[in-house]
This record gives sequence, structure tokens and C-alpha cells, in this order.
Amino acid sequence: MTLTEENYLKALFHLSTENEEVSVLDLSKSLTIKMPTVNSMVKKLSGKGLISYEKYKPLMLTQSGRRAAGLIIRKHRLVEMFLVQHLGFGWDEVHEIAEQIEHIKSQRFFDRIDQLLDFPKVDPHGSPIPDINGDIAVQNYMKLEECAEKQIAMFMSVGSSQDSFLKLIDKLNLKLGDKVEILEIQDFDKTMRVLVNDASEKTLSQMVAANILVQLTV
Amino acid sequence: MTLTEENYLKALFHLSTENEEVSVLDLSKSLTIKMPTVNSMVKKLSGKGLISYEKYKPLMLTQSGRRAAGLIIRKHRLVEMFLVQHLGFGWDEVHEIAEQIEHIKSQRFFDRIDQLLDFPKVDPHGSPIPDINGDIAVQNYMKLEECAEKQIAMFMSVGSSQDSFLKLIDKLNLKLGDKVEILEIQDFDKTMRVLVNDASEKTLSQMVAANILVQLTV
DNA sequence: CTAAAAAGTTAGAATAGTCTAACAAAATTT
DNA sequence: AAATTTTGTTAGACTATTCTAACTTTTTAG
Ligand SMILES: [Mn+2]
Ligand SMILES: [Mn+2]
Ligand SMILES: [Mn+2]
Ligand SMILES: [Mn+2]
Repeated sequence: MTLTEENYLKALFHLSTENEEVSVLDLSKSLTIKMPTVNSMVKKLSGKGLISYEKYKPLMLTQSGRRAAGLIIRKHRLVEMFLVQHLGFGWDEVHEIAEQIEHIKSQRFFDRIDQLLDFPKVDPHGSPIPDINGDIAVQNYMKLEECAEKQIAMFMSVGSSQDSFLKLIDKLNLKLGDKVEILEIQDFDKTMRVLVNDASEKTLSQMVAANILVQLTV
Repeated sequence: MTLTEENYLKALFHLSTENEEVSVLDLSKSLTIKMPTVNSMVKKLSGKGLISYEKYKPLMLTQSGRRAAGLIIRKHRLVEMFLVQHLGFGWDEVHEIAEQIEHIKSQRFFDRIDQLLDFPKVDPHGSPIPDINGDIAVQNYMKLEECAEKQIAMFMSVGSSQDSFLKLIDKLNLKLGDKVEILEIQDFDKTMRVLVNDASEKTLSQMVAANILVQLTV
């Protein structure tokens, strides 16, 4: 498979996770590639049995397309983890590089990175790393936004990997694994006042809280 | 610059080091790409000011082409070093992977690897790593083949990175930095009997000795 | 239920990189 | 010095990936 084909599959995989139906337009926007180009690539990948495609119908990955996409995402996330843990990159700097390295042709290279990282289950953003079969564990975290006052939760993953959001989380000194207790929710704008790790109080806008994914603590 | 262009420049650089004149045919053979293709790519790179080219004349890198090539070789060798030192690859396994990773677009990525390796001056094969300006230190090592009986030398670099040669050196338990004392040279076939690190005796064929680069010990 | 808008498709063209076939120049042999 | 071989170049074609323009189908609005 070419780098280009891999990127198409990955994009379709991500879109399929977010929406139940994915259109050519969705894929086109997500890749910033014009629709006619996407249309022809979709046909090509359909010919390879990776996408199931019928004219005017939503796009779907086949079993084998899903597996292929999962394996690329696995490489991407392993690389991101490596960049953060061993090369000292910030979690806001790794995506672009991983986007390139994920296409390196060498099973062994990624196996070694996996081993060096001690077989991590999540990437630096808290997203699950697919297993060697390309299967991804389903995460069912809540948005902090949806939690109620007095609830206590653990920060498990981010809902956005936008640069500005990640940098903001850094500036707030929040890290994956932090304990977050909801002290108060403003009725007017849903702004949250929270206590982090029983130590420091922070104020989070609804937009920020919507992108903080948490697991409720019993 | 594209991956393809980078590979052309690198190949021309290496050929220029080995021979004083490099022809289109040389480049064609070295890249395993047919001459007409090479011809047109050479024109293209000439247009970009990286190769100085006149019809029917030998090929030469310009100042800026040499610099560009040096920087790619720098990345290649840093990566090889990283693969050996941090991912546990053998020196016979790293070239293919480095051949791909050298094209990653991220200055920072290579800077971090350089730092992680503590700014190495040579790669796992003993070849010099160009500096940040693409300048390569000239090595003037002797072939062990050219040394005389009784001379004592240090194994500094290999003259070939062929898989079978590297594996043979491994099997002989020879490593860069080893002290090699020439005990005897067979007149008939130039086979050498050597003492390694004052400890073990080995017999090396002339062909092997020709690819072991050493520095004479005073 | 039409008319307009949105989404999808087809056709045709461009660029990068590659090839084969044919021709031309340079180098090497007689 | 000619003949032959080797090397280099040109021309034309092919694949992969992309685009724009034009057309069609589906969806949405009135
Ligand atoms: Mn990423
Ligand atoms: Mn990618
Ligand atoms: Mn190498
Ligand atoms: Mn390369």
C-alpha cells in the first residue's frame, strides 16, 4: 500500500468512528483533497477490497480495510508515544511527525518501539493504541462537561488534539491521570470550577470541559 | 525537495567521493534507475542549482547540492546510530530503515535524536556523520590489507556495508575500536593471521582485510 | 411537488517519476 | 581513420495522484 492509500484509509476509519455515515464530501474535507480525487481513490481502494463502495452510497471500510487502518493508527500512536517519552517532545508537537513515520515500511521497527515503550495501551493524548491485529479497544469516557457538581473523575483522554487546546491544557497544568473534582458549575455559561489532585483549583470553560474526557471515580 | 530528489543527490554525493568523475551511467547503476530517467532528473536538479550539468560531461554537485546531500547523509547516519543504540538493531539491519527515515520532514526530530545520542561523530559502520552544515570530516584510514606484519592498528570503519560482510565481522566477533595486531601474512594468498585485543587469534582473507579500515597505532 | 442547493460523478488535463525505443555523440578497437 | 561499442540524449508513453469544469443524482426548501 502507498502512503496516500494509507492516509485515505486512516481518515475514513476516523470519520467512521465519529459519524455513523461517511460521505465522499466528509472524506474530501478531512483530507483537504477535492471530491473528484477522493472519488477515484475510493474506487481504487474498493477495487482492492479495502472500502466497500456503491455510487451515491455512504463509504464503509471492509473488514480488511478496517484492519489495515487500525495497523496504521497503531504505528502512528506508538510513534507519538515514543516521541513524547524518549525524545522529549510535547504532546502538541508529535502529530505531524507521526503522520510521516507511520508510513515507514518495517514491521520490526515498530515492534522495537513497542517493546522500548513497554507495550503501551494508549498514546500521549489518551487514545487507545490498536493491537497487532489492528483492533482498537473501545473507550467509553464521559466528557467532563457532562458531569455534575460534586462528582469526582479521572482525566483519561482529550476530545481534541488541536494545538491550541493541548497548549491550553498544558498551561493549566493538567495531565492525563489527574483527579478532577467538580466544585461548582455556573448555571449561566456552564463554566466549571474544579479541584485538581486535591490541590489546586482551576476554572474551565464549557468548551474546555467538553474536550476533557474522564472516567468517573466511584 | 522530494524523497526522490534527495536520493539522487545522496547517490551522486557518494559516487563523487569514490570516483573523481561521475557519469550518468554510474548514477543510473547506483540507483537502479534507467539512464533516460536519470538524465531528466539530472536536468531538473541542475535547474534547481543542485547539480552542475553540461551535456556529455561528468556530473557534479554544486556547493548547495553538496550541502543538501550532506544533510541527508547526516540524517541517515544519525538514524542508523539511533536504531543500533536505542532500538537494539544490528548494524546489518539499519540501512533500509534509515533510507526511509532520512526523508522525514522535521528538523527538530533529527536534532532530538542527535541530542539523545550525545552528538555522535560516526555511525555504526564507523562512517563520519556530517555536521549541521552538511560538512563531512575526511577520514584517512588504511585498509588492513595494506598493513604489514607486526603492525598494530585499531579497527575504525568498514569499507563495505554489504550484509554478508557485516554479518561475517559479527561472527568473527570483531567490533569497531578493536585492537588488531598483524601476526602473519601468507605470501600465497595474502591471508592474515591477526591478534585481536591481545586476546584471540583470527584468520582473515584478503577480501575481508580489504574492507577493514584501520588507524595505525604508534 | 417542483425548484434550488448540495453532493457525487465523469471527463479531461497537469505533474512527478518511471520506462522503452530510437537516435546521437564519445570512446575504444581494430 | 573507420568500425564498433559504450554512453548519453530525445521522444513518446505509462502510472499515481491531483486538479478544474461540466454534468448528474440526491437532498432540501418553499
Ligand atoms: Mn496524532
Ligand atoms: Mn500519514
Ligand atoms: Mn546506511
Ligand atoms: Mn532514502
